[in-house]
Amino acid sequence: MEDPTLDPLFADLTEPQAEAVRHTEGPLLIVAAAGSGKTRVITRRIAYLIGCGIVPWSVLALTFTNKAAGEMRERVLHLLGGADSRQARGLTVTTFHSLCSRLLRKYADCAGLKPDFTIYDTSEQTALCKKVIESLQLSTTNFQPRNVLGVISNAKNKLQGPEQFAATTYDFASKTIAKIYASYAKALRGANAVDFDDLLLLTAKGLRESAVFREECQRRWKYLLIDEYQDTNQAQFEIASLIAGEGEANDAGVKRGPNICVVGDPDQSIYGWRGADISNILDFEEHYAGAKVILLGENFRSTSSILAVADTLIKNNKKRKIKPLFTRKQGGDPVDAVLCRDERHEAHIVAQWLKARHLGDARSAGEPWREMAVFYRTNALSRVLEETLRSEAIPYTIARGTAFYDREEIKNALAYLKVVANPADDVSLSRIANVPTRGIGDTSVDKVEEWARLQSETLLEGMRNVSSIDGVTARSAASIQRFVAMLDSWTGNGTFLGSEISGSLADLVNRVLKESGLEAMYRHQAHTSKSEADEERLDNLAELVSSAREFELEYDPDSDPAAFPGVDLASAGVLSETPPLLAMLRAYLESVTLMADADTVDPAQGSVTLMTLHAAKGLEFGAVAMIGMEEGTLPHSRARESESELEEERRLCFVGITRAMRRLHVSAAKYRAIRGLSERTIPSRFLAEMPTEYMNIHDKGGGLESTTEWDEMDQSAPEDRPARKAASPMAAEFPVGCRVRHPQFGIGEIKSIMSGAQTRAEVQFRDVGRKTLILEYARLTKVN
DNA sequence: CAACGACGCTCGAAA
DNA sequence: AGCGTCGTTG
Repeated sequence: MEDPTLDPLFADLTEPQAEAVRHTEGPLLIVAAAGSGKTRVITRRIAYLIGCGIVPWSVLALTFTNKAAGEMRERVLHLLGGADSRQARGLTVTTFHSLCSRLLRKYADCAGLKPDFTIYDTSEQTALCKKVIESLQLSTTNFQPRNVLGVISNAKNKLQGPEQFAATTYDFASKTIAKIYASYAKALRGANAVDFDDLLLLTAKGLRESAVFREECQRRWKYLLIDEYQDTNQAQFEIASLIAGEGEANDAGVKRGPNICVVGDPDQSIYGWRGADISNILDFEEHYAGAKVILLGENFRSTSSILAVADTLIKNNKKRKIKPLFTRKQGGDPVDAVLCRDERHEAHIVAQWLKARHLGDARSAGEPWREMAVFYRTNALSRVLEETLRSEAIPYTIARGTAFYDREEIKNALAYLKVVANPADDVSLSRIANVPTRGIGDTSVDKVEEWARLQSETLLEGMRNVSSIDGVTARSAASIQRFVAMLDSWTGNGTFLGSEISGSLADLVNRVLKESGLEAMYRHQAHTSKSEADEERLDNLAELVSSAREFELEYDPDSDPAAFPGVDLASAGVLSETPPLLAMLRAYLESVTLMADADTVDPAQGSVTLMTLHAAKGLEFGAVAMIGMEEGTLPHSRARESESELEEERRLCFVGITRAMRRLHVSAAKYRAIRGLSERTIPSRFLAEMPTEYMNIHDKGGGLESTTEWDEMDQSAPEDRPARKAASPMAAEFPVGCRVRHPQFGIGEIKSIMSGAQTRAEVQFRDVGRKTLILEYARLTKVN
């Protein structure tokens, strides 16, 4: 029955793996333990589907990151016979967010949107939310945009619109948030913008409410595959179910349910905080009656020592579906566990360990730098590590792809482009109105904004009508009119950018940078301030132009999953009117906004990778070091109250451990500086939960007699801890007016005792231009 | 309207 | 320690 030409797809697969590949019809749940060859199974399965004669464009595979999608696509193409991609034409492998964005552009009117909407990132969301709170005459201290957005995001992830959310509120505060939510949603529509959560929410809503939207998707995609299913939220569940539909009866008239294949591991569910609903995977069999379930329990990645540590740890989770995790590999080096003095010491020890692994030893060959990684719970932990690695000349890269696009100069440039792409984008417009300064002050912008709000018009329309707005000086009005004229020169007269510019995106970016005066502004700054950072800004702008050029080279308008084969774009209305350059600009801005941190991890580079535990999911490295294994850091202090959050922290730790193939190093610091203050820590309970027989434990923290068990360490109750006692003793030693010496800043005088803080004082120094600094007592000595 | 400096708040992970 | 905001000054 099986086509012999497909045999290679089954080469070196275990029986459960092969079974998963072979199961093409009807719902399928693959519970894939860490390192169980999940990606291999998924890619072979897609190739097998196509090999069986299923049209590629009826296959939809969804992942969480662009990187995962890219790799999956690549591997499928490879299996189908190399670079010749014709066989896979129309195959959709993408992220949830990208898919939703494209679908919403195509079916914009089904979702109450215009197809040229902008996607707001976190900072734009915050800016808009703040404006909304202010316009409702509420205090942004009582209702902090950050917190309010968190509540709104949770609601959206649960598919609650403003009305549904309002129905769940009883107390005053949440009722007020419901009002903010309603206004915020309205403001987003007014700016022709959506936020990240809207991409999912509005797609789910559109699919549910519009039969056209839903049926076209169902008609196209007959085979659905979802990776990391344990991390899907309710909105994503809804989208998947609606696209999957009911399934069709086969030739024999037997109904099997839809061809939806989900892959995941409940033990690696680490996104509960952003609405991931683990019951999606746990209840899959209930949602899809007759679903086939395949367990992949054999680990092909790690040594048995590493696996034993991971397995013993995760067994401490009470709410857990027990599943086997085993390997045929035996032995392996023990896991190194080190207690360090403080974060600098820890960084040093990790650096030495990385160097030793790089060189290799009698038992094992050296690891190339790119095969090594350091994981941490919070981004703040990376700084000391970076400094140390730099001074030790260890090449490293931080997996924080968004960092580039977070820079002020880049955000300004992108804001200009966003306004070009979507003139209704008020948040971006108000950001750049006076950057560089062109005589449009906050007061004038406020006036125009107020007018626009009252008229339900966009800010740009307000600016056009500035002459009729009271309270704007003639001078400001003239500046605003010049500004509007500049914007019009880029977009205006129906011909997008006229005919002066070729269809090049990079040229467009360049032109906007020059004519807006942004480039000149940063060049001027670089000249006058001559600080390193300012010179870098110009380079970054140049880098932005290159990124646009790069995008342009790879851009393929046909790869849009919403550009359905056979669907005539001209008949789809608005899309046909869009000049190609504008379409490309929008696609570029979209890709920039939907870029994930993990997307920029480039293993081809010869450097150690630094990243958060969350970003590490789905990756593997020869040698892994995990730092900051302390109570309050991992598990994080904010997770302490709830048992379920604690279990999620444990899963996070499990994810980190199971990334390691050959060597693992875990460390804790006895003192760690948090917000600049050094604090005594307690080793993480997760260390105590690891089996010591697979570990090499070193106490390099000093002070304590060497102990071999983690749980014997730091038995001292918090009250007994040395240092940082009450303020009085130190404050008494260094009264106000007392003269002190600091090793770095020289002689100074105590100006004030920091209230609340017990370890710091404000000191004014003579030798440093009478600068006032806040310093720790510990580094001060008294002088007479 | 812009530049500068002091103050105060914050740090949890992300598309 | 780092950033944004507020208040003061030019």
